[in-house]
Amino acid sequence: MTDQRFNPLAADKRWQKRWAESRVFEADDASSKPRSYVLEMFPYPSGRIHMGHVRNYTMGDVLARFRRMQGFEVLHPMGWDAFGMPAENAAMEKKVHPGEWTRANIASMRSQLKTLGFAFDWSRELATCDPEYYGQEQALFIDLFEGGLVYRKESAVNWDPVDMTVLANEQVIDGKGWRSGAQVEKRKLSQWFLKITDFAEDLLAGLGDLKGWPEKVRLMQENWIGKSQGLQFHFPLAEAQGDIASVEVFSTRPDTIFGASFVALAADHPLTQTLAGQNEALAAFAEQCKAGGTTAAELETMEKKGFDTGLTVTHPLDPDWQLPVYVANFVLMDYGTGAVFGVPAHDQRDLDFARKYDLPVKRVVSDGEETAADYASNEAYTGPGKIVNSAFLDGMTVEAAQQTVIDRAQSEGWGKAQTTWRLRDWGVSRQRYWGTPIPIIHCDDCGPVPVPKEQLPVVLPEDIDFETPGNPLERHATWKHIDCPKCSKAARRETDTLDTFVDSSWYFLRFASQPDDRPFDPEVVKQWLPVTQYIGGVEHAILHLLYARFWTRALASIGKLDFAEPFESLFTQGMVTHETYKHGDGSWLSPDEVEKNGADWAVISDGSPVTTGRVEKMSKSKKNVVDPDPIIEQYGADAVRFFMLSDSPPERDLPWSEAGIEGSWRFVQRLWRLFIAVTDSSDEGEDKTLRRKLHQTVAGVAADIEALSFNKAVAKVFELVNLIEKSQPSGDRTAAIKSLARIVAPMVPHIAEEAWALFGENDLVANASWPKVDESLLVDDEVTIAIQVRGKLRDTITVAKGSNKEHLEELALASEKVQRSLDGAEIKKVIVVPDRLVNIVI
RNA sequence: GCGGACGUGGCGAAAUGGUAGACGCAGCAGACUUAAAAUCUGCUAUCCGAAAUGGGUGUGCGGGUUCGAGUCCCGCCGUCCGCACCA
Repeated sequence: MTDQRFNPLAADKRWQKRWAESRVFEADDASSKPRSYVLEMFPYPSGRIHMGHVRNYTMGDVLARFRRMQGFEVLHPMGWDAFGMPAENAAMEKKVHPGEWTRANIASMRSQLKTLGFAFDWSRELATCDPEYYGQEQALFIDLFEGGLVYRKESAVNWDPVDMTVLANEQVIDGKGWRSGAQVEKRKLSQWFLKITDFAEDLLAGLGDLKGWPEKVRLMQENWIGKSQGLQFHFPLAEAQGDIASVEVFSTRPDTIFGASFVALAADHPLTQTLAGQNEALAAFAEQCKAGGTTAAELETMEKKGFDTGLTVTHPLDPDWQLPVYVANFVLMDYGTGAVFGVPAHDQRDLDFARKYDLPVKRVVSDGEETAADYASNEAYTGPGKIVNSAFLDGMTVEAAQQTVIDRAQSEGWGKAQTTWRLRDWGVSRQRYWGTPIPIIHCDDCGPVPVPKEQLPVVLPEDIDFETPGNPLERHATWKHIDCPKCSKAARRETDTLDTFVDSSWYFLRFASQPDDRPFDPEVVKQWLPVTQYIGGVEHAILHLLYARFWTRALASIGKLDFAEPFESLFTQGMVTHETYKHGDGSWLSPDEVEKNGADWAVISDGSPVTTGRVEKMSKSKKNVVDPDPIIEQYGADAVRFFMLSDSPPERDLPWSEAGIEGSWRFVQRLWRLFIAVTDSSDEGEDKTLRRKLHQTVAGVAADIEALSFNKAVAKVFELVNLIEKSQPSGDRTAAIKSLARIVAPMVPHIAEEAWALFGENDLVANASWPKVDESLLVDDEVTIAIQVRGKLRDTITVAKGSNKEHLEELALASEKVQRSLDGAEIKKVIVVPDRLVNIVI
């Protein structure tokens, strides 16, 4: 006798074991089937999986299982983005080695993921902290180095002057170091860069072909790359300073050149440094500009400060016009030429600066009304218009004036048209231990020399200490000392490690192919790549995805790959959120510390009142985190998976709720009641309505899963289940229930396997094919048509599908309700949309 | 500051420019039960109305295009995400 209740505790484990033993989800490189590579962004092994992971991997799993049922050879791997700062923090706080901590986390997260029954090919599992992985990454880095795509230059980092260490942006809180509390400074270090800007044009152009990517991500990347065309030109200095005779600037608005009122230099501009040598006040100001961190948000919101150097430059179009030269804290040496000219009337930042230092503000673009040179507003005008107060440019449009100025600059030889990019080269040096060692040896005579490939991997030393802040590799007694591979003299290893974004820029290649002796086999990679569907958080929309696109192109450019785009389709999922709870004293409370008391919430322990706050992203600080483990244990993997797919569209946030998971649990039990009833149910008799609904559901759910609209797929499953429950026993009903097991198999695979076995099938439902659709059953033969009068619904009629316009108009006008509504008014027009509606215009 | 998105019942939402609110949650009423749970049946945007297979209103706010707008366009407001060393 079959259990009346589905027991996930036993069933989940049983089927997970069966799947593992039969190795059904291991991808076959030699398969002759069409390929599908389904990939979710691999997790950072923080210690425990969270609901966001559960949601992400459930979505990918549904697609992977569905594609298998549709006859694809599916690659659906899992691994660990295992390098990064949290491991070093743990080392400092808990006195545990970062590697040990990371590996323990991986072990526990792996077993957590396994309880959810994901169809992963675990045979391909990798962790980026394995020497087998990062050693191959070092080989790729050397390839890029030899391909001329790697170089070294000075770049600013956040420096904590007390701890004497480099800080990540995340470690800078309100401009202060998170541990020391000291005011953070910018400090220049010599660092390794990858030439992503060489690919700027190509990365931009490639976006156009990424049809499977969300429009918003493509737009964000486009803006990030930030192609702008403008004029690069020089302002001659009234008096040359040493060997510097002019200031080179770049502007995207050369049309406003007659509105210029000052030139501003970066604090670390060569001219600033020359002048600071003779001017103590300026030197002090330049020093002051080092205060603060390096983030864009910080730089752009800080108070704009300047220092008048006393120098002047000559306007290129008017030899009698002298402009003052300032040093300003908002001008960055890293962007453009490290110097700008300010046009206060048409740039907000310049306007703020001009008002502060009492500089002229001259209107040169008219908004269509005001044309006077005098500009009174404190809001810059950045819109389109006609040029005014600008000599030979007057009356031109902004675009025409830009071209005119560029042409003139080029013919007169003081400037040239220039394309610049917002995108900067990728700085990959990190002054940290827990990352991939950069495989370079510094030799006094030979310069930077790559580690010979046969000496790879350059392995991280195990004996390190985190007692002192800073990079343990730098302090290690012996590790960095090595002889130069070229000249054999004493030399030093590079002690910086690679940005973890490098690790995640090629893991999808290593999943596809992982030979021992090289990063990947291009022939095998070619079978799987590009990734058919990539799924992950929208927070990766720019950096990770752009870096991965770059890395793929870079490898292609040196002949290691023969495709440019790694991800054919991309889906960015929403976050899992939860209501927040606050105690009277202002402290946050976790969901398991509170209970609902009538309409109000109270603390369980002492009954004191609780205010409920906004529904927001689960975070430790707000304490609104729900740990998946106990939930899976209580309700089973299928209920949790089903909840993750229900209700909220996958790209939007999903509010976690106890009631929601209860509902999913009840649904799983509803399915079970249908499944167990099949064994003693009828094979006789027809039910055309149900059969039609079944086929519509099979087709509809398939389309929804394909589009990753899981919430819609779930709604269609509900409709089918509702109808089956209401239907009388029949052959069609029995068939519908049997098909239902396959329809829900990608979503709730454990109960589906259980049902499949119950139906007497010997093979796994994981190996079953998706039900066939009878196309003729997809269309109804009757349709309900709306009848509107002046766009307002007045009646509905049911007619045969495909009824002609004249007939529909006749029926509409015959309607009593329509006549009442018309009330004898004159009919001007009748709009008839067949199978849809009739609209009577009066 | 810059860039991007989102905004529909009590809640999550659905809706090729064509009947707004499918489906789920919560709630209410009822059935079953000694009782509870589970399950089943019905109702559930809002206002007017005793009710109606009555009518009005309604998709953040203000305009516009259209026979017809949640959907398209313009301008606001609000919320969230990203900003290059968090992953």
